[in-house]
Amino acid sequence: MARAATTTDAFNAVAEPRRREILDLLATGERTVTDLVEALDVAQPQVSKHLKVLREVGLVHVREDGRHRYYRVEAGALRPIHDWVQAYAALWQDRLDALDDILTDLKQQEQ
Amino acid sequence: MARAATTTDAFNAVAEPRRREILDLLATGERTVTDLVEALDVAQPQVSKHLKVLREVGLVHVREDGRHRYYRVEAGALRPIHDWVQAYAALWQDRLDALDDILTDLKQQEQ
DNA sequence: TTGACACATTCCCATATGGACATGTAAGCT
DNA sequence: AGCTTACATGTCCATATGGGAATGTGTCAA
Repeated sequence: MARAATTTDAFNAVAEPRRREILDLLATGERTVTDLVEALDVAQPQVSKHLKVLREVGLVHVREDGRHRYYRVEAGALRPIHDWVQAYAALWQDRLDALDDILTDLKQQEQ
Repeated sequence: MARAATTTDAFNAVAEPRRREILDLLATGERTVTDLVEALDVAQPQVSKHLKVLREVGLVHVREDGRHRYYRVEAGALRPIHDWVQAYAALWQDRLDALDDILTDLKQQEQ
């Protein structure tokens, strides 16, 4: 088997930097494809393809108006990633706490 | 160009489900390769390859002891993902707040 | 109707993938 | 020394990728 399709889930879709850039741009509000093309300095077909991937995993929604398509973020689709990574936050938090303890000990030794 | 290498960054490395499983197993503590092979029911070479990817992006560390290699998670390498996705949590949080408002309104209408 | 515009889709291609399988390497045991 | 265990690495292959370029489709304007 080859690598899982980018449209498999949010994890795979978001692995591509340009798609994260697109989401970041959409985070502030609706944008048309042309808006994104100008902001990203990427060819239009590429942007449309990335948007298709994001659509298929539910990370963006489209509103059609004439010949314009207004894309917006569907942030909820990022929850699986958020939830998964959240569990690990405790681990590096623990390490910071441990570091605090070490620093506290050092201060006491200085005195 | 093709898809970015899985070893490019944590985003790409973690897009693979089995690698997330491996990290989940390591989250509770050190494990040898054989431990992981048994727990995952995956062939040993595949596990070693996944571990190599995780090593190259700094998601795991190895401690060598004789012919055993003890792998452990390096949770801090997940911070870029955590930080990026964290910004979007506010968005779906807003939507939940909006939902709360709607539910509150509905309750008032019932009364 | 014709043309310009806003997007989507298709084709081509170099490249990396993950699984299956075989092989290499170092450590421990007898 | 020989055998086994614990891993790593290499080979083969079907498959999906992202970029470039060309083309298709629907909408608005003159």
